[in-house]
Amino acid sequence: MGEFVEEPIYAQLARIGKALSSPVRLRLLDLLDQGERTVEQLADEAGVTVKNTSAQLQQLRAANLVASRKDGTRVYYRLATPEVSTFLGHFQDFAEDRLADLRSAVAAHLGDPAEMEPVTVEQLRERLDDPDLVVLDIRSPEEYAAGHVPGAVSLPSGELRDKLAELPRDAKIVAYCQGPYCVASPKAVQLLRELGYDARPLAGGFTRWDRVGRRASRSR
Amino acid sequence: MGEFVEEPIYAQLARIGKALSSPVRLRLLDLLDQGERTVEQLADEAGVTVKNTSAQLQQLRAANLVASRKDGTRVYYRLATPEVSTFLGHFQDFAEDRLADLRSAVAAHLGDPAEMEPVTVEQLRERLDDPDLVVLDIRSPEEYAAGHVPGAVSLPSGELRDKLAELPRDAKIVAYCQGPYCVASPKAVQLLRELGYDARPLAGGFTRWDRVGRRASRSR
DNA sequence: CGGTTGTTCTAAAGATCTTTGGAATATCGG
DNA sequence: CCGATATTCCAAAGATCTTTAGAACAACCG
Repeated sequence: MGEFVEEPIYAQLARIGKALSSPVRLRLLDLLDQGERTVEQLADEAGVTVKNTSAQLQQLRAANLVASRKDGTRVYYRLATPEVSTFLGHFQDFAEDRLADLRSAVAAHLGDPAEMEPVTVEQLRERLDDPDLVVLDIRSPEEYAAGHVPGAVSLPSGELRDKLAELPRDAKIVAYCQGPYCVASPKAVQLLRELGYDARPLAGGFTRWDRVGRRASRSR
Repeated sequence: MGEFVEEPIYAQLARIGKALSSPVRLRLLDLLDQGERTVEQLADEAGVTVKNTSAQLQQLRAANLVASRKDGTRVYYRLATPEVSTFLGHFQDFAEDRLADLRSAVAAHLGDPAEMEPVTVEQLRERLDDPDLVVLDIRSPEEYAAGHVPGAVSLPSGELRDKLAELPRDAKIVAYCQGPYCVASPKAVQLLRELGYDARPLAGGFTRWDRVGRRASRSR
């Protein structure tokens, strides 16, 4: 440990950057942000092999982002300090911000996204038990299975047209996909509106829902 | 542009992480954080070829971190938005925080770093024109050439013992190296103290000096 | 217009990172 | 102590990224 303490500064920064440069590691960090897990649990939830998970965790440990404790035959990993969690929030917010620029280019094809009157996470929460409200999850069944807004109906974008008939005419629809820059839900909203439905997208997508939810449950 | 808007979320985050995973790109971002530059200037200051600089800039542009404008035959690059600058600050602070953990392990070999009574950047500034003060730059000549504390004497760690004779016995010495987790300056301070000098390290090293200085000049 | 300069594009070589298979380690339960 | 389980270590194959060389572009200058 510590052999690289004398490295040039940018190499040291790059070490942290590298840790954040792999989708698998980011997934693992996100899971660990939700709480301590064993290697096997992480592998399972992230959808990669145990060996690979272990290898990636070694890298995260080398960057000092995670820590572990051993209990019997299992090893439990967690984020090294609360600062890591805070930074991950900054990082994700920043990534969203950067990608939002790209999204605005996409939005030009769809018209102004503000015209869709997106519903905020807070607004959705308050209306969650309104019986006329239908929440559509426009993501893959896998993503849905991994976590979704309570009461949401899974409806992968490819199946939207087929399953339209099942929607009550007078339903108030809120559709979401993964992130704020995902275009599946705005597209769905556009289609639904053309067909006369009262449909709106969820601002920030599932990512924001999830983040807001986690913050709330942590501060309790 | 925008073909990857439907990519899985972690791949999108990884795109930003990748941009931060190369020492060259981090150097370029840091230079751009100081102001607009042409490709050639950047190549020069970062110490890499123009072609490579251009290639790396394309990647930074793909991650939406930098923007450019063309003026005659030159292309001027800059950070895409102020948010990028803010985030780079977070990123560097976070990296320091993480690497400080490693440093504390190193510090165990050197004794408690707090015992060395590090001088803060602010304190050093105020004392900069004290004639009894000697500021030692314990980095490579190249790093010194790229920028140093005004009035500092370049003294690479290998030459410390040889050049000791040149130091006035009653000098008040402040030594610094690159970052807060660099151990060259604490080592030098330890040696100097053993020899009876009044020596202290600079808290945060040159990195912090530089960052504080840039913030100040920007807010003016 | 033709030469020059600054930059980018394309392709390929070199370097690094990711992932996997097989063996090793450590702990628990019998 | 032996077998089973969870994880890590090691080494190699596969994938990706970085860097360079050479050609192409584009804007200026004479």
